[in-house]
Amino acid sequence: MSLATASRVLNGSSRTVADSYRERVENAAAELGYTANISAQATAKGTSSTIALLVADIADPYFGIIAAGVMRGADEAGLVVTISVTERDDERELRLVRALRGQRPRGVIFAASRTTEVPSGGLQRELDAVISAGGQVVALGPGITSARSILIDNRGGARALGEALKQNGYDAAVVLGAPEGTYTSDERIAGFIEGFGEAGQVAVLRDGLTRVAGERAMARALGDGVPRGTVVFAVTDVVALGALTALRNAGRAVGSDIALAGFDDIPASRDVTPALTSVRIPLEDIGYAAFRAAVDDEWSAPEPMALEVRLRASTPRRSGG
Amino acid sequence: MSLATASRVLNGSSRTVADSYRERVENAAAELGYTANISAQATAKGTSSTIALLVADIADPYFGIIAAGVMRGADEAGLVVTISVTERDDERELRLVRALRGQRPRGVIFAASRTTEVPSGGLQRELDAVISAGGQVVALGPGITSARSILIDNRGGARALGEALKQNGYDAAVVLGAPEGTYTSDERIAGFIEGFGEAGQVAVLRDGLTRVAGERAMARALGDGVPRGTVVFAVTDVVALGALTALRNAGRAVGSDIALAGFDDIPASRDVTPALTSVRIPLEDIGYAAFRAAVDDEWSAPEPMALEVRLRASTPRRSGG
DNA sequence: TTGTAAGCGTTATCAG
DNA sequence: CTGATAACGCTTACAA
Repeated sequence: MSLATASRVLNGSSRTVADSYRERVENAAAELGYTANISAQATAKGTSSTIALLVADIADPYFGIIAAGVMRGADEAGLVVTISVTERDDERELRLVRALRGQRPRGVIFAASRTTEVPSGGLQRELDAVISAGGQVVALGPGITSARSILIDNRGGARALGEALKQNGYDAAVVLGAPEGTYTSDERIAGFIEGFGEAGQVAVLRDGLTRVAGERAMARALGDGVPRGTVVFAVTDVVALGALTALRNAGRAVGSDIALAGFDDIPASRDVTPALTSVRIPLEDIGYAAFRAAVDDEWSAPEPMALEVRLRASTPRRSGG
Repeated sequence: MSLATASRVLNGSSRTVADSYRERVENAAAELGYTANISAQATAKGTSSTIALLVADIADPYFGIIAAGVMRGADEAGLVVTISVTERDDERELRLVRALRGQRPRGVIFAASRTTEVPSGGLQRELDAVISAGGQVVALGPGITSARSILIDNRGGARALGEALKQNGYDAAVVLGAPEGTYTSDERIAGFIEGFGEAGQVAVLRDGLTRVAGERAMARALGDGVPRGTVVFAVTDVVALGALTALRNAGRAVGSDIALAGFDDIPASRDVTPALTSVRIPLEDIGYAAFRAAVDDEWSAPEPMALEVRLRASTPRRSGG
């Protein structure tokens, strides 16, 4: 029989094939362990079955959980996901996207924390190229206008956290954030200040969004002197974990002496002692939503994902006020 | 000029091209934002530029860090890595490998904790197919004979841990492991018993290798009664973290009352209080080694990776003995 | 060094 | 419903 008929039964073509043929083809395929070559399919169809995911660091559970959500969607849809690591380096990111374009991906998802600024001219050109090749661009957070954006209410979540802490009796705060211009960090800091009180009791320290940066920043703050009863807000749980280490090294008791709160609510934040106050983000759902945005024909921007403050032992209620 | 010359300059062909042509091609490519279609390249060359990585759970930092190592290698070599999640389900794994074969991957890396048993007939057939399509199969741990194996001295590490704990004055232990047949778990349990003493002071409880399984198993053990001064050895840090939760819920003081040790030394184990005793595995290096095994022409099995016991506050030295 | 043309494994169009 | 056959975008002998 002809190649054409075989092809028709093996890929889910709409055309129907007589059962006798269909059966013969299926048996033969099974016997020979035949699997369609997806590269060839891609060249023939002119459209690949790949979703490209960009993360800052795959070893970071924050991105790992998002990736899990993306991959759940891809699995359901029979698509393949390739992952690349930007290391939070814009130039590297640009190179990666250019290389990724060679895959003619169905979609590219930016999960890496990008900066507030619009993409550089170079990046924008690459994104346009992705789109004109038929791919969807998806971003977590705004900033990329040519992308479908999954929005997270960072500001609202941080505001709620600030309010809750204020109500728990705290009146002075140190914020550990990223350098100005990092969108997520900026939003969280702004929201926190709104909620905690514009009175000006808030000192902001800026460093990276990694564990070691958190440790470093906290140590620096301690060097400058942090009075008892202050609450430290790290814009990320990972940063908070670093701060926790610095506080311990300095012999400060977290909770009773200095309070500590993070953001993201990654699993590790529940394991530390005292358990870390944080703001829960539905990361897995976000990954899944990003996948849908990458593949759905019809799509309308969903409501920003709601966040939830989780008060834990690291920020006990202050008796004195 | 001809397509052929263009092709020769764009892909790193060995053939040389006159500089005037080369320049013209490069300029044109840059101007048009042209990027070679790697699917088409793959069909033409008959060999793809993909490495397929299989992990049990990408949200688990253990696998995340391994993935980071694999991706570092792939990045250096200009290869793409696709990740799939087995969820520790053999049937699912089989389906995944079959689907992955369609990519004609240059290599497939099994990082997912596999069982002791040889692969099922079905899986073995798929692996043979991968190999006869020119792909390398790489496995973390033994069991897959047709694969290049990256070996970890789980047994030796666990033995060293057992010895160290014994010397610290412990003489009764509870082990939290996976069901019999899970290779890594079995090795670690056996090693621990060798080191801690064959006297028979060791009770083994078996459940899954997840956090919730650890919590469940520990709760069960506590229900049966665990005397003061016992050390609990969880075959995985993730399991130990679950156990830690159960111990806290039961009001038992970790360290002074019951000691706790894990394995893998994931970052989270240093953040908990008391810090968790564990056995360090160079996960990132292992990922990188797995990548090399997948792509190098010449390869000889390296020495098993050496592990290192990290004694921390969760297993203090017992004064009484 | 460059061009021509065959071929890679599929899919899709268009007649039978 | 089935079968030729021309694409798909690229590589690579083989000639020129």
